[in-house]
Amino acid sequence: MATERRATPEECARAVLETTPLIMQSLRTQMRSLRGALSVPQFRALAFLGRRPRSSLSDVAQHVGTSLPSMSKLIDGLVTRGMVERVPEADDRRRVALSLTSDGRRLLQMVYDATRARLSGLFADLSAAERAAIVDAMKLVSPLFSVPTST
Amino acid sequence: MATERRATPEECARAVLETTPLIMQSLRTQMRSLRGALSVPQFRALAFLGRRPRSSLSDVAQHVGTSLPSMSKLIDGLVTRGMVERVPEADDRRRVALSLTSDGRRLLQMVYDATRARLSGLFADLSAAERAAIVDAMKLVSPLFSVPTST
DNA sequence: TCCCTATACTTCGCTCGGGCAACTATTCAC
DNA sequence: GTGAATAGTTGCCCGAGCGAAGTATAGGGA
Repeated sequence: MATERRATPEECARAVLETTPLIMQSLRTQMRSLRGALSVPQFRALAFLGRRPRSSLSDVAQHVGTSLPSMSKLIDGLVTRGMVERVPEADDRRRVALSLTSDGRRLLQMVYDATRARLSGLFADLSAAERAAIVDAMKLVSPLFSVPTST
Repeated sequence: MATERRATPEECARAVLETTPLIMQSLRTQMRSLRGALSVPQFRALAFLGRRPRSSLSDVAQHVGTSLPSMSKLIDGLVTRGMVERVPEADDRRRVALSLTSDGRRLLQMVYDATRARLSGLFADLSAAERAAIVDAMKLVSPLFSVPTST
């Protein structure tokens, strides 16, 4: 595979530009189809809160890559569904600490498992080496698109 | 890079599940920020019509991966903006042939160039071999998520 | 102390994306 | 020619997303 092939930035951009939306569409419909459906941004917000409980709204918004108002409303929905808790912080009462409820943790796990299972099914047709190539590529790409994630 | 590393379907799924939304977010904001902004689905519809003029609504919807009503409304917007033409077909008057207008072609080209340029900038930091690895990975992944594209 | 700015979020108004259900128009099959 | 299938559109609803404006709290001078 890597017999010193080369690719220009443009080729690379073209490949990513064509493929990424394809994958996203699949992820979106997959997550929608589950009972207890989640949108992709909702899933990402839950996943972030799973990793970093007591995050501020700003942190979540920055990580997911949306504006503050958008994230505020997204969290509204999750709070209404009982998946997320808003807890005002004592030392700085402007801030709100967001955390998953136990229902939220369960839902996240369920959607994560189901989605991963379905994707795994697709990747099962590839060889282990091909899958490794994909994992490696993702590891190359990720940092290019990650938000600084200060803190 | 490919010294016979291996990866399970689950690892692969996990990598794709984490990375893809990250890229999409970037693509979306990029396309939104241009004058003559496009959403990603709008862009994909235009790109498809650029490759296959006189397509039916169903074909576009299937390719982009949305329902018929969604695509109908998306096309509405593009028609209103003068980027796409609806031409009823003579032999089967239920069908509508969709094509780009010259404005549509220009807009598509502009957005495509701008987006590719921006992505290229990101990928410029990688080595040519790394970029080739990404291109290869995309070629592996694409067919797994592509819609049959009958016809 | 009082005021003034900055920060953290929320609310408002709006547009687009997306799906389901129901409808119209046309074609096809018998 | 009537009934079923096909191609699209419309209505209704919800969620995503932004900018602008509003609220509440914190911090920094004079």
